[in-house]
Amino acid sequence: MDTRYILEQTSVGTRVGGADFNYRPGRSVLCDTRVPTAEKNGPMPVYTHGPVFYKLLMDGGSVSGVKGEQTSPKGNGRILHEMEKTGLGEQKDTGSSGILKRASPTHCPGTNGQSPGVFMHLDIRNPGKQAELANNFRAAQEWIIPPSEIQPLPSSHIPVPRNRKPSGHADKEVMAATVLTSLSTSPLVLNPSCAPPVTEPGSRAWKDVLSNSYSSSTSGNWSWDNSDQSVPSTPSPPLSNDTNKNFPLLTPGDDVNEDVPESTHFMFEDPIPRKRKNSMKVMFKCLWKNCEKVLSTSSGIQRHVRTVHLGRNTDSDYSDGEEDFYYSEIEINMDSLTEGLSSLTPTSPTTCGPPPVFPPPLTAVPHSERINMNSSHSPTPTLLSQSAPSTLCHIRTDHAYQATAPVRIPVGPELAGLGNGNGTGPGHGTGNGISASWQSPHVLFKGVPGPVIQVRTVSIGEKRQPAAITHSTVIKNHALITPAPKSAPGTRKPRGEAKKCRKVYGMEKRDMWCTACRWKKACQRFTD
DNA sequence: GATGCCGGGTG
DNA sequence: CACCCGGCATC
Repeated sequence: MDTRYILEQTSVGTRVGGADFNYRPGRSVLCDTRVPTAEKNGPMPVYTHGPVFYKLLMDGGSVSGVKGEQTSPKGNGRILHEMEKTGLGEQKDTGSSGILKRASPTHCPGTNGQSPGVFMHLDIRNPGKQAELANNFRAAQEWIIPPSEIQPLPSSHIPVPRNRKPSGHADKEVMAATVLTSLSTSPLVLNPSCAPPVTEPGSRAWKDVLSNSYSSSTSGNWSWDNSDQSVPSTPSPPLSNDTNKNFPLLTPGDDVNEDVPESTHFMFEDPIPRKRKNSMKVMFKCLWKNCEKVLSTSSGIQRHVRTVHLGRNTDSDYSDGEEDFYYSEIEINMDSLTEGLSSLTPTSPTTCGPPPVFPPPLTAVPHSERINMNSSHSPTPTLLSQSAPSTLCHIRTDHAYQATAPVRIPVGPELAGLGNGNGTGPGHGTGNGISASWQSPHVLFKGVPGPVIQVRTVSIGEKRQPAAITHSTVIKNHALITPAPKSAPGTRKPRGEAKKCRKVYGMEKRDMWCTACRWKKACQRFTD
């Protein structure tokens, strides 16, 4: 598999993008090199790390050297800016650096039925990465294009035709589009109360939105699932995965066999569905029973499920989507993992909204110390949720086998009595600990603000639960945490001495019974 | 077996 | 929440 192959196979117009921080010919740049098959067979690979690699492909499969404003004479196709003129692409956002960015994948020609191409437009604004980028880009150029064809670049990145001069107007357009997009999808706006306390909520929210939008593209390693194309109207800034650099347990690149079992012990959730800081890492957790495999890529987890649990052919890329049922998308706060693994709590006590339903652990946990289960409440679909027919509240409640591992929360002895209920029982409580276990089918998000325990199970094309069950779920969790001894011997209320309505009135005069007696409840008339 | 009532389902 | 009932413990 090499670029030539792609060039020959790809009949698309210009393509810019594809992130690969560890470019290995024949291996990575998965986006580009595997586009034809990836589109047919399955989700796009997830890019997690590394520098960004740019490549221009021309219609007809010829290579367009990156030559500034000129298209390659060999290329019989058009490059992106020309596509814009024709209205094919909506990738209008070209920053001052001339870098194409944030184009909606849903508008890629591949989804328009014109070609199997997939576009990923990256905006690399990070100056630190630019140099790296430039190097990688040049390297890529040398690899693809004969050096003789390489001309000095007006930009160290992707050269952009001069007729697309980076006007401030364009920037504003980009800005506006970004803001609008974020506003229309961002839970920060929809759920302002969940936003972190700021001195200037409004402006801060906007900044957040913007920084999110840009940082996500700045990371240069976002990805989106192939199935995402099923939702053409949700161009959402992808989650930034650049934090995986900080994640000691993970390694970038192909992580099919990447296993982070330990991390699953700290997977708790966050009501904030959207990554607000770059410490969040999207992970994919296998929900197969007794399998806590956590991978950083959807393709990896899908392959894991497909091969390990479903017994599918390892080599086959074919996927009927069944594996989507067996993993969930989670967000992990890298800070929490690195700061202190010893202290853990299902939810952060400092999250906005009411406190968690269960008593907070005695060990204080930093605000950031949590693992954010991506909120299904979020209208901003994460990578996989974009594939959902609706972007809202996709929660799986079936498939009990998807239960995540129970989590035991150690508490102090002073809390031990909580499990005894109201004293209706002999107090078979939970001893010195509160055992809290929740399962993904039960764990739902809570309504608007408030701590949320969420597991958004990633599923494609699956029926999902609307977002109504939240509260009861929390209550359910509470019940799980403080289980009342279920009708243990002696817990039943002893029969009263007084005659009840039944005895008094008899079956014939049942209408004279108290309602409780009628409903076979404890008699209310002749109480003991 | 009769009685009391808990737990759960239904509308 | 009212209504209803299965099922269990107790008498």
